[in-house]
Amino acid sequence: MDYSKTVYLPKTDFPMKANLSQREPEILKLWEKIDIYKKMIEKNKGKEKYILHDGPPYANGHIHLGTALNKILKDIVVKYKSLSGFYTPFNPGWDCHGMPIEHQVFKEIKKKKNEVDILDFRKKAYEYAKKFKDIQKEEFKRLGVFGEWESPYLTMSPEYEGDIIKAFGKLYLSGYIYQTYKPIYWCITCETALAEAEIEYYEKKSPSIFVKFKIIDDKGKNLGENIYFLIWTTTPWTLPGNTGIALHPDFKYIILQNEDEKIIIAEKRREEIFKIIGEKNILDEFTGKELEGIICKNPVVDRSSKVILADFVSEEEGTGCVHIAPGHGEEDYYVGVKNHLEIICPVNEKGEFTEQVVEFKSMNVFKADNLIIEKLKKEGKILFSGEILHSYPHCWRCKNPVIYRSTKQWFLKIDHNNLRERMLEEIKKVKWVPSEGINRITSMISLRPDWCLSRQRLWGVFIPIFYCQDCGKGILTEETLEKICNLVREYGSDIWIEKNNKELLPDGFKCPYCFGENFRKEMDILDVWFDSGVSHISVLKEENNLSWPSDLYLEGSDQHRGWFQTSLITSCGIFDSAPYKTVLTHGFVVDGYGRKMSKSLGNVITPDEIIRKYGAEILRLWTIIENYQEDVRISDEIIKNVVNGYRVIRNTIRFLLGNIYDFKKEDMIPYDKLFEVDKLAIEKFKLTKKKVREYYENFAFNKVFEEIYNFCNIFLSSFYLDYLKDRLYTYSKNSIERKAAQTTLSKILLELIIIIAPILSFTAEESYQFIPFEKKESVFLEDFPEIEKEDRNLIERWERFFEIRKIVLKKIEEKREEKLIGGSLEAKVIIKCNREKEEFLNSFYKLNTLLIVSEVEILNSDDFEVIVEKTKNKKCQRCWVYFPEVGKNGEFPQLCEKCINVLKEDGFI
RNA sequence: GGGCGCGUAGCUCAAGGGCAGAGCACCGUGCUGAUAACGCGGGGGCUGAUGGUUCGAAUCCAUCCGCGCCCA
Repeated sequence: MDYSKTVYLPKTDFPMKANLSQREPEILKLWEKIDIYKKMIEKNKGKEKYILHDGPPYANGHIHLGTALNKILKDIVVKYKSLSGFYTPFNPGWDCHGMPIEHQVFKEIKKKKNEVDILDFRKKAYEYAKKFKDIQKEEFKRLGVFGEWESPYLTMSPEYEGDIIKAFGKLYLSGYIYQTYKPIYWCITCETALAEAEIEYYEKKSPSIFVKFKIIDDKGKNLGENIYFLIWTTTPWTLPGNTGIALHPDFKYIILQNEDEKIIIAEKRREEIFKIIGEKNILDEFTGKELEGIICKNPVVDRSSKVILADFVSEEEGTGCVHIAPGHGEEDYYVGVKNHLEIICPVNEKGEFTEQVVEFKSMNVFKADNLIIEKLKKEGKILFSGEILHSYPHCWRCKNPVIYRSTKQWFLKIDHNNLRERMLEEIKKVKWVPSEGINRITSMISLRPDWCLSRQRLWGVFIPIFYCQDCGKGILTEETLEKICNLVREYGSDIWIEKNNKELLPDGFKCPYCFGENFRKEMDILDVWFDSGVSHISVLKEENNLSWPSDLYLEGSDQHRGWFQTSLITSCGIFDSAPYKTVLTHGFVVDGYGRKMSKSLGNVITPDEIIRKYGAEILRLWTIIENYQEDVRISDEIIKNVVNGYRVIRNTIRFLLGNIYDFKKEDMIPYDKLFEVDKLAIEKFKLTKKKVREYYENFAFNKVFEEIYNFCNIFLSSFYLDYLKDRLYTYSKNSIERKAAQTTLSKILLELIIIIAPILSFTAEESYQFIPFEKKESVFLEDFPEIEKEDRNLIERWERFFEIRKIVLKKIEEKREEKLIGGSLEAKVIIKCNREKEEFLNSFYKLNTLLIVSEVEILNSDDFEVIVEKTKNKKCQRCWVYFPEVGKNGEFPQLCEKCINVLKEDGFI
């Protein structure tokens, strides 16, 4: 008789091979069919809410590993919270306006900003954003991410645009918004402002001149007559805009005697200057701080130039005295504002000097360079002039050198109404994960300048301000705001272009300052960061079943500067408190060597590649196996590791499923009647569940997996399941041995599937569907297992057993190496030990089966020793255990007594 | 150049002044009733580098190197 037909081997259709790339789409179909997201949410309707507010990815291009990582982490949180009983609606969104899309559309239509019809262009931009929103939506769904995919929020939807305008209006009316000059990159060929992304750096030949600024008021320092600060510049045309000279407060400055005049430079620059003018006598020295406030004369135009202090002044080049033209440079601008210098920009949009520079009026600034140098030379105000080859910003479109030019811009004042201090207070109330995040955001908020809100672009929401043609003032009132908001909510922000002033303004509107009736619309749009910065206002509303503030923002750590900050500004400005209770950040995806992914390095891996080759589940697991709070590496080797981890879990589940194929809820054995080792499994699993829950709560998802993995691998696979095979396979079908084992396995299986579901969503669902007993429609309608107190005493008692087991295993391995035995069932274990230990060992039921050996003999001895021999018993052909009685039964000489009884009981014989 | 962070075995991560540890991979081996599975055993480290504090440093301090994010 073939006894293998009489043992109860595992039986399940749940395949060992995952074949995820094919199987996942089927599971997605199932989820779609049963509308699982909606059911998962509905299950907890009315219970406490947990709102994760989705930071909108930019609707441009396909998702990359970073976006995938971000959404997967969010999905894990949402699913965990939902399984834990919270009402967790997740409303994803997209950031739709802004430069990159505008850039792409210009590329596609091969036109420049001033060559297009605005409305027509905006339509194209809309379509572009919509297209990629739809693409990304499908890509996110493919990752197994649950959410309200059919009604996401879009920053370009009319309702959202209306909210943007309303938020801007509220801030304006509260006094946060003002207008002033600010330098920006400007292309004089294309006559347009350029964003950082539109700048390309090339080598350019520029003049290099050392210019003397005569002191006209030394503020009582008695420096003497005919004394000059020497500055160095490569842009002579910015000299008419000069209003200051910056010195480093701590550097040493010296006064040199140069023929009949005196020159001030930094001491460290002495050698370099001597190379030009020869060695000179040093008359005196000062620190930069001591020279602050001195007034010089601008060498080109009739204006004064004030000596100020700045930390950015370098001793590495130039003279240590830095020419400051606040209208022509960003650094110059900030230091100029700080020191109350006049911000002058005597250059028009064509790059020509205005009438502010009479002498060079209407002349191109680059052409004026030489004339300015000539003039300075003629007047003896230049010490040296030459040329220099350096990296200089150029326009991405026309490839010409760009200039810095100041234009009027709208700003949000960070210090209005103590906004900065209020934000810093709010930051302290927020939980930052990891905790270092608080330092980062704090220092950024402490130092950040006012927010420049205006952009001279086409694809965005227009700043809802009118200018009075009579008095020139900017106008925004409660009434104008309300009318525009309503119009935009209904028709979208195109309305600003489509309708004339009369239609956009309330009936009979007059300028509140001068009662004028002629107006001009502001044509600048809002910074795209303002769009997303008000998402908490537009999205977290009762009508969307959401609530404000959110429980969690979860984004890459770069958002400390971006969205976390812009959201905080609008939120504190309007509601006086933060829009989030917790902020979780993750690192960036880098390659196996820790380098960022870039086309030029050729190390880019896409989510699609991983999904096609391994499945989205592997991507999900990769996300959390790595410590996402730091940079997250990905490489073939790492993915191989992830796949390995996945297989272990999948196989454990398969084994569990296979061994409960004939188990029904009514077969359940009460806890008290279980074998002690079964209780151990349950108690150990309680501990695992407790830790897993704690790890989920702390967003330590890699530890969640590690804990589950170790439970499956180190406890279940290595010990419990291996041991249980005998009970499951060889005992009578309905014996207490089998049913107790199945009771334990069923409980562990179901809960195991639930606790991995937030991470391994596909596999959890797939295996859940194979559970043979009564269950719900989907694993996501289950509840996260309750935490129960584990039986410490039981677990500790068994720890001692495992210590002895380890020694036994080692001894068995030694005998195996000696080729004395093969399988452990061939072994007889003799344990020599004292009375106490003997008693302890004897307290374990069927000790030999727990060690998976055929015989255990315990002998009394003062010394502890484990001896392994080959058993002299004969092997039962059914259960493979070696028993002394095998061969003694005339009818069944190949079997042990137990197996003969089982065969009878179960009707095989 | 500045701010924040990271660097421990081939890989993923522990240990946070007191013997550098786990899982995977690798090697060896057993089983053939989890079989592209499972069990058992083993080797593997100048803790990025240098210097300092200390009886003692992966751990604290300084400098440097490499990498990432943000800014200039």
